[in-house]
Amino acid sequence: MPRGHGRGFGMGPGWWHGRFRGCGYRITIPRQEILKVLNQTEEHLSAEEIYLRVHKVYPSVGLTTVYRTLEVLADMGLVFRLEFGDGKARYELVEGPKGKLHHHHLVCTDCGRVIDYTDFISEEKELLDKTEKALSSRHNFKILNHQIHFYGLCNKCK
Amino acid sequence: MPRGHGRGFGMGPGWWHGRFRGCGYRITIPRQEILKVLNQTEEHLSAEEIYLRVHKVYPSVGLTTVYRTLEVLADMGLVFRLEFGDGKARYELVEGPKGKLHHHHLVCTDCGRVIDYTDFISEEKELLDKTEKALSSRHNFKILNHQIHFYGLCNKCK
DNA sequence: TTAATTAATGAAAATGATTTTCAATAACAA
DNA sequence: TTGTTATTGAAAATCATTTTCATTAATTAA
Ligand SMILES: [Mn+2]
Ligand SMILES: [Mn+2]
Ligand SMILES: [Zn+2]
Ligand SMILES: [Zn+2]
Repeated sequence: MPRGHGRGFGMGPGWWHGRFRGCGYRITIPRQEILKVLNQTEEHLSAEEIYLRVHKVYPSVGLTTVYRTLEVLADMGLVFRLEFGDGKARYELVEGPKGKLHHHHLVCTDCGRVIDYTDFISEEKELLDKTEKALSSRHNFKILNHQIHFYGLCNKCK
Repeated sequence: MPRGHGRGFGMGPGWWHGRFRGCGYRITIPRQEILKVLNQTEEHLSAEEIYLRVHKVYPSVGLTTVYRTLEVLADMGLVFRLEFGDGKARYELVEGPKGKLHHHHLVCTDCGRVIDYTDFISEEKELLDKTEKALSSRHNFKILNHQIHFYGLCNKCK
C-alpha cells in the first residue's frame, strides 16, 4: 500500500497539517473537528449537518465557523462543494475515507438520496479525458474539474 | 424539415398551448411572456433576469409569478433548472431556440460565464447511454436525466 | 354572449441558507 | 512568555425563494 499520501484513521496529528501551514492557515480545533467529521462519513453532509456533529463534541463551535471552514477547505482543494438541487450545498472530501477518489453521483429526485458511483468504467475516464482536451482547445477554456450527476428514482422511490 | 414538433418564431398561438391544456393549466400572459423570453435567448437566465425582461413588456407581472411559472414549466418538462454554484438557479428551455437539444455546460468559476457544449462527440453519447444502463441495473436506480458540468476558466479569465 | 367557477396572480410577509460585522479569543512566531 | 493577528462566535444582515391571502382573470357551463 503506497504511503505517500496514504492516511488511515489513527494517524496522529492529521495529514492535513502540512497543507494548512503551507497555505499560512492556523490549525484550530474547529478545523480539525470538521475534517474529522468529513473523514468519518460516506454521506454528503450539509454545513448544518456537519455543525451538529462537531457541536456534539465541541458545543462551543458555531455554525458560522463551519461555513467559513468549508469555504477555506474548498479553496484549498481539500473538499468538494456539491449542489444537488435541494437548496443546500453539500460537502465531501476530495480524497475521502478508504481512499475514495474521483467519482460521480446518482441523485434520487424523490427522497434526495445520493449514491456515489465509483464502479468507474475505464472507457468513461478515457473518454472524459479526451473530451476535456477537445473542449479545452475548442473553446480556449481551461478545465479544472467536472461533475456528472444522474437524476432519477432510487429503488425505494420508483 | 420535420414539422412534427418543429417550431419557428412566428408560429402564432405558440406550440406550448396544447401542452398546457393537456395538463389542465391555463394559458396566461405571464406564462406566455416567460416562454417567449426563454425562447429568445441563448443565455442561462435566473428567475430575476427573466422577471426583468418580462417586466419591461408587462410591468404588472411580478417576480413571484416568474418563480411559480418556472416551477410549473420544470414539472412539465419544458424547462431545465440548472445550478452552477453561484447561489441562484438558472433556467433554459429543454428544446431551445434553433432547435438546440440536449447539451452540457462549461462554467467559468471566475466570471460565471456559461458555455453550451453542443459539439457533441458521438462516442460520448453512446458511452453515456451504456453507462446509464449499467448504473440503472447495478443500483436498481431509474435514471431520468443527467447533467455534465465542466468547471474552469474561460479565455478571458485565465 | 354572460355568469359561475376556481386557477392564477401580485404584494407583502415569511423562510431558510449563507454571509457579514465586530468585539473577544487563541494560534503561533519571536 | 509576549505580541501580533488570524480565527472565532453571536447577532444581525443578506439574498434567493416560498408562502399567504385577498384580488383578478381564464375557462367552463349555461
Ligand atoms: Mn460523493
Ligand atoms: Mn445550456
Ligand atoms: Zn429515493
Ligand atoms: Zn470567465
